[in-house]
Amino acid sequence: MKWSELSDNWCPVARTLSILGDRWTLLILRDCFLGLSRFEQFAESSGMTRHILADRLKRLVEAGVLAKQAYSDAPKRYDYVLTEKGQELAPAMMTLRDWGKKHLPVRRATAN
Amino acid sequence: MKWSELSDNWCPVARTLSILGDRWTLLILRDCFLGLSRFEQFAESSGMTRHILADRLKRLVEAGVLAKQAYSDAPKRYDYVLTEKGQELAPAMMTLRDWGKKHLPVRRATAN
DNA sequence: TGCTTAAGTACTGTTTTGGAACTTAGTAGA
DNA sequence: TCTACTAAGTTCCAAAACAGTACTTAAGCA
Repeated sequence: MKWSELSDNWCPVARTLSILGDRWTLLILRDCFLGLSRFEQFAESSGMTRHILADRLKRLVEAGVLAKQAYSDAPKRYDYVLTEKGQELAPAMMTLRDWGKKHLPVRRATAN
Repeated sequence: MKWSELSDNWCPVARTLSILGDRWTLLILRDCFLGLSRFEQFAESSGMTRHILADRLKRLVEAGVLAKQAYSDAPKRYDYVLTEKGQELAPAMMTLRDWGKKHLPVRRATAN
């Protein structure tokens, strides 16, 4: 089954995953919940490549999870902010965080 | 950043995603919570290809989220069952389900 | 004019995934 | 005995996604 076919699955978990279920999307949302809102911030924080980031931001905006808010007109620049729909993912984010805290201790203090 | 480097990230959400954050893993876990436990059941339910399924099951077992329980010795056959660690993902699963129910209505009643 | 910042795009090569067929080990039936 | 069947994977190849780096655009600044 193709990933894209999941958006109309009977199961609400599957439909949610059709938006959030890839490697990077939830990491972007984590950054949003931490208060980040700009392209360069996401790029630096998550370490993902710029072109995947651009793609994921676009999808999240299309899905109505994030919204673009212009903060500069001269060169068009946008903040990416959580919509209400996006805000409601907070409980999910917290359950994932708590599970990670409890079950996945950091093995090495600093990155390899 | 490589996906595999995420397992030692400072952020517990990132560490959780290093295990669950791919396209199919949470779908397997959903099936576990629905009571499925065998390879063929997962394959049919999720529609994923068999070799990705085999890979994900192996990873989940290595991560301690699922455990293999032999139900047949003659040809070695196993049930994949949630460990306690896996059981504790139930709240996360439910928050994702609830979000999907609320925000992602099915557009077509039957699959394409 | 040239340097910097923010936000992307483009190009190229490596990984991962999707789809289908094949394998293995045992069981059941003709 | 030969054949088909079941469960659980494996193997192969082509297609898609990804990582890394360089490039672009549009403005501000020295």
